[in-house]
Amino acid sequence: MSIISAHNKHDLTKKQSQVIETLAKAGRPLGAYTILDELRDDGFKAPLQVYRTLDQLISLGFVHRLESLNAYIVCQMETCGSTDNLNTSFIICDLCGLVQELPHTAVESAARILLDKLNFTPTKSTIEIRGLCHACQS
Amino acid sequence: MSIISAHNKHDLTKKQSQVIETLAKAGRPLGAYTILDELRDDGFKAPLQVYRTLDQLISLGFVHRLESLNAYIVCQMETCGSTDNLNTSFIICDLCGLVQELPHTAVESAARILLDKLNFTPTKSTIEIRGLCHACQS
DNA sequence: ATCTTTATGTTATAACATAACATTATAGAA
DNA sequence: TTCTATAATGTTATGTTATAACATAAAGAT
Repeated sequence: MSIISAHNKHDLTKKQSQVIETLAKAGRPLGAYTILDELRDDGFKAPLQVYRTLDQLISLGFVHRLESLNAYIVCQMETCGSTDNLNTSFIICDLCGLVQELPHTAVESAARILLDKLNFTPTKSTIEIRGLCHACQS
Repeated sequence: MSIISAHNKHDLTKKQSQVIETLAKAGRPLGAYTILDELRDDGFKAPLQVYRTLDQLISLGFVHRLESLNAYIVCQMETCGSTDNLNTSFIICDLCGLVQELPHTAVESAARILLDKLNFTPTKSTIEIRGLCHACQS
């Protein structure tokens, strides 16, 4: 698979398309076993098939894992499919379940100052901010 | 339990002391089942006893959960025991396992600007930066 | 003392993830 | 084309993390 195709949704395998479509249709984070249930009649028979496909989609930059939820969600950014998106930031509403991916430039640059001081080379950063979204604050 | 005692390690229950001592002795994050194994001969018989004690210690601000590791670590900050430490930031070395808690003021203030824009009220933020620590970069 | 509430104990099970090995597909060399 | 090596996928079993549900005991109020 070329670098170009790796950034192109059209070159996804059937399983990859199935998983990403399931996630996109849900519009919210799904657990691996939920995805498996959705796709049991369409060729998925074991958890590992889902986990492997998710890993591939994560590597391709189309899907992110939410560590604090043990769940997976489609990338919401313009740059979706970029393989250097090792930094993901989310706000997660604990009431309605809304998950919104954040442009992380500001937060990231603040973090970088700290990391430089500590001589720490980041490979993947996870920022998950739980709370109440605008709509749920009433 | 008064507000003062909640901030004072001396008022921990026996189980709380046992768990926090186990974590402190380890000097690294431990999973709940590892803690259980350590304390099996000292009154802990089931996972739930560990999870409940961990939850208490987390509420008291003495222990943090590392979401990306499914593991727990003692608070490393001066303000350890503060019950308003809902924001935790860590660097985690993927090679040697070092975990260092960060003062998160800079990162947090950057995040706050974004959150204000989005009208999102954070209740708990998780920042976990994986990578290579100073010692492991050679 | 009795009742109520809260905490803790205990068993069972749910939810999440990977090890280990078999099979199939794919790409390159002869 | 056929062989071989490598990588990808299928499948079974199991490991790991976490909680539900209910029983028992402890602490406080009247």
